[in-house]
Amino acid sequence: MIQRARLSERYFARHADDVAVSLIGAVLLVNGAGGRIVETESYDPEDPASHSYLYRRTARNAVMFERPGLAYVYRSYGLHWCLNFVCHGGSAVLIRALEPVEGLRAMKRRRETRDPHKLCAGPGRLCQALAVDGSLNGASLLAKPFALFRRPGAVEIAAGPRIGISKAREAVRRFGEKDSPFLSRRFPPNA
DNA sequence: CGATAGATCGGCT
DNA sequence: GCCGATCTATCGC
Repeated sequence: MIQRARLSERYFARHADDVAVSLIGAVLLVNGAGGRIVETESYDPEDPASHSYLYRRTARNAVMFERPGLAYVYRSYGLHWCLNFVCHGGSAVLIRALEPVEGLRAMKRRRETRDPHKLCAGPGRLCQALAVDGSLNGASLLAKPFALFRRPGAVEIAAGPRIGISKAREAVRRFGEKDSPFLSRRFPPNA
């Protein structure tokens, strides 16, 4: 890794849309395995698709209301894990895909895949590759086992509707590195 | 290719 | 009970 500027709590204490955009190209490692974030989605309490909709607190989403810079990890469809970065006031950014850079061997072993394009392309796959599970829910992103580094230079950002949701489908809150082969899905041409 | 079923947990109508 | 911020295998064209 060339750029080693760590992210701070203040980095996360912004509007989730801004955090989601600036995270594209940032480096995420968990116990030394990970790579460049290439796809994110933002959620907040005004958003019908969000677990924090209308500031409704439950045992599952409690971490979203604690403080910026925490990991919110939840179980999806009963079997996958999904990793979010908690932002300001009940908002969060879902980490959907990354470009594998470090710890390839460990990630391939955990995913039982050799294709680097399928290692971390999707929130569930990403968590499996990085060994993220419920035990990391509420953990600080600024300390071990996490390591987060600011994106070194400019990246070309694409935006579009989020994936796999039934509410607020129109909202443009999915962001990614345009044309990256490591996305979970390509962005629709157009906008 | 695209469509679909199934796995399986927590939160809510 | 039912549905979801998912993924994989397995159909059918």
